[in-house]
Amino acid sequence: MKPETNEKVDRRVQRTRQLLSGALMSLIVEKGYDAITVQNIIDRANLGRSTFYAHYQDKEDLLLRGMENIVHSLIGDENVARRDEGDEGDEETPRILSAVLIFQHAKEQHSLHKAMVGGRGIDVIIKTIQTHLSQHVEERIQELLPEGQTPSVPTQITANYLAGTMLTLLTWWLDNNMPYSPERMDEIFQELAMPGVWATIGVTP
Amino acid sequence: MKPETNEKVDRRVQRTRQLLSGALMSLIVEKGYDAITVQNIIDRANLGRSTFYAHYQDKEDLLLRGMENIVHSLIGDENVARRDEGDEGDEETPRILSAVLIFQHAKEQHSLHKAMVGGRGIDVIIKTIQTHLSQHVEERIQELLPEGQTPSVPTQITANYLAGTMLTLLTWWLDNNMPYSPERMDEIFQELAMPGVWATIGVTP
Amino acid sequence: MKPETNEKVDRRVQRTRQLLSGALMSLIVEKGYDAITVQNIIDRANLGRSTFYAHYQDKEDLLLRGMENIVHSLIGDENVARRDEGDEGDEETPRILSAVLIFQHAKEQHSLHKAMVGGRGIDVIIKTIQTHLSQHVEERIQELLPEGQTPSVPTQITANYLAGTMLTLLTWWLDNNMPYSPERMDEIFQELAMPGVWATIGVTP
Amino acid sequence: MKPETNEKVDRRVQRTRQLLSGALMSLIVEKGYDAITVQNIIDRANLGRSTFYAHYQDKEDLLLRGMENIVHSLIGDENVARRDEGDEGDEETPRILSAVLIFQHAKEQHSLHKAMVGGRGIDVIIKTIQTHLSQHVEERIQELLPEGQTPSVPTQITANYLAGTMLTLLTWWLDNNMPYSPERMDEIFQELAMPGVWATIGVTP
DNA sequence: TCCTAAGCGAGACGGTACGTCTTGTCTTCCA
DNA sequence: TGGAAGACAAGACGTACCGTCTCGCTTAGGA
Repeated sequence: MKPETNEKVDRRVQRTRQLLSGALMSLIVEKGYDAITVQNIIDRANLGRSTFYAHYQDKEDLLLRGMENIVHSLIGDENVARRDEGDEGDEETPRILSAVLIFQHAKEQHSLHKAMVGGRGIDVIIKTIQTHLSQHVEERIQELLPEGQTPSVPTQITANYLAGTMLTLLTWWLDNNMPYSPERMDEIFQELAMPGVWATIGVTP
Repeated sequence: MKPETNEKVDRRVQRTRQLLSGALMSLIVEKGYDAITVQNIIDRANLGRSTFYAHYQDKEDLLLRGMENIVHSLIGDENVARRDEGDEGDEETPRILSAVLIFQHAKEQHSLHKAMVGGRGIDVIIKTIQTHLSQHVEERIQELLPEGQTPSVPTQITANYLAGTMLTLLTWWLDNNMPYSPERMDEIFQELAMPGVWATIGVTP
Repeated sequence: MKPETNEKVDRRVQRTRQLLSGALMSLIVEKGYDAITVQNIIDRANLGRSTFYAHYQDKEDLLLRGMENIVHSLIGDENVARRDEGDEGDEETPRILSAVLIFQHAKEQHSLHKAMVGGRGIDVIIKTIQTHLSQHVEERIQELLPEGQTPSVPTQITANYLAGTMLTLLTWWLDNNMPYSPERMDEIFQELAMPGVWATIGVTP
Repeated sequence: MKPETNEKVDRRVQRTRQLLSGALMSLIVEKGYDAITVQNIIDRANLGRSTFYAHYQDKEDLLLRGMENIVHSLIGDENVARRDEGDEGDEETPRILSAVLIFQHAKEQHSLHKAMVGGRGIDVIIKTIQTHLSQHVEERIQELLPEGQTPSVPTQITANYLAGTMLTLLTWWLDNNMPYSPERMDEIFQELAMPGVWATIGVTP
């Protein structure tokens, strides 16, 4: 098979996957993940049953693979925990995890986020985000930790704790129809969750 | 119908429900909630299909109703957030949420707990515990709050945050095969989660 | 137990059976035999489930036992094939089976009859009537048969044929909303069915 | 969808239906229609439950649709009421309904027929045959009826009567283990049932 | 008068079949 | 060859009845 041949094919495959993924997403917003059947998805995508199974193992597979983009765009390095690049010299408040961007993202697509993490959300998604977020946070902590110092609480636990708190607040916020601004939520997050962290890692912000 | 009349019948009904609930619990440990069918349950309980549906709407109904006991025994007033009764006088550290009993309970029945909150646990259960725990914590905070004072973060959020942290730690602990003692976990919980709380409600422990 | 002892009890039993039988009959007219459940019957009769099974084996048992009266009243000797007693001397037309009384009876209680023999009637009932009627007719033929004569068709077949024809006509008549009078139906019956019979038994009416 | 496209598929569907129909027929002979469950049928046919319901509404639907062939082969024009083709010229006995072929057919597959019309047969089947047979007979009578003549008994009744008699005799014959030859049964049928018919339509055979 | 047996209501229970639903596999045809 | 169409096996679902059963209440003689 000539490589050029596969180009077109690949493009077609891409399109099919997009159709399936898009169909799933719109259905999730409409009726919730659990209520969706494979039949629903392929009807919406105008594809055949076998086509679905040619690309994905099952509904969850489609979700997770389609999710990767979103998860990355949500917690990817370019989004989270970035001290504002423009932040000049005296950045008196180092940030381990900046919640504001996450809350903003959630606000923009709140129906999708609500379906996924709010109420009886999709636990696979939550677990995934939790894992990624936790790893990210752990790295950040390691960076901040003064050379040779051992925190009073294992870093892994702290990271888990921060990621968990993040998601707990996000879930509550979406379930209660976003009663505060993303900025305010970030403040709350810093106020509640961080003092304990600074204490355990022996760093004063 | 006079209540005394149904005594024997009630006892029979009780027994049937216990059988069903017990069957479900043992099956959860064995193969996980999702993989269980109603048929599995009634086979294990040695009951008829219609009997199941005479008592419960579906598998989830059975789970939740059977859960109530456990949830209550787990977060009921007699278990949680009780300053040790013997701890008279100098109780210099007021407790909003004592994690130690929860971790102990989890350790005793760790296979059941792991199946329910660890890994890809049963989200309904987690949500339920989260809700109950959160309510409980909110009440405790109200008690501790100095007269006429408004905390810098809404009490509801704080309560939610604490309950969420509790479950995050519990989940991590079970997933990692309980590497620390319940007492140590309680310490960690207090150390990480509480400083932010004391600050926001303006109380120094 | 002395028989007198059970008098009152028997009366109670009688009443119970009447209630059940009556409930069944009214339900048959309303929704047809097949659609009736035991629960329907005992609800209608205001009795308990166990009471039903204390008296009858099942729905069909109740039907058949309750039927005996009706079948007897329908094809019993006092009704069928009786040359009118008042019929004076010159009874030039001997009757093997007079359909008129049957049709009259059916007309009087046509909703019940229709439910039982019309449309998709109750085949048990039809078979029962067929059997009784056939036996009755066979006896009548034997009476009419001249001494020592053998009919060209076995009597049993002829009897069966007449009973079957009777029921065929009755069914058609009820299914078509009784378009002719019972007397006319009797005429038709005699005209269609009897010539063959007279010929085979070698009797001229 | 173009018809040619589905050729192979149609063949598969055909095969499936045949399997189901065959399974039903063999089960009817073995244990009687009423005792058969859908599960029995699909087990016998080695098919899945949903496959059954994809093709037929329920057990009765399968029976009736599978019946159509048999009913047609039984009372179809090529079988019934055909004067023997070789019977040229002096066909002095016109036939409205020739029972001999029906009895022959029944004899060949007597276990199936017995299960279906004998004893407590399948009433749906009997009703169906009765209806088809009756229609067929009515047409034949119309053909034989001299121009402009009105029979003394409505044709519909006569047709019903003949079809009913046919089935009555068939039932009796099967219930009594076919004590006479099909030819003899035909004779009896003609002898008992036809004289009345000739008289009412004013035709002498 | 008390006792005992029976009829009875209530309804839990085990069991079985139903018709529906979804899943994942497979086969066939089309472009 | 990828995709459309859809038949198919498998098996869980929740519902509906069945016939059995256990349990107390009531009632009407006989002790």
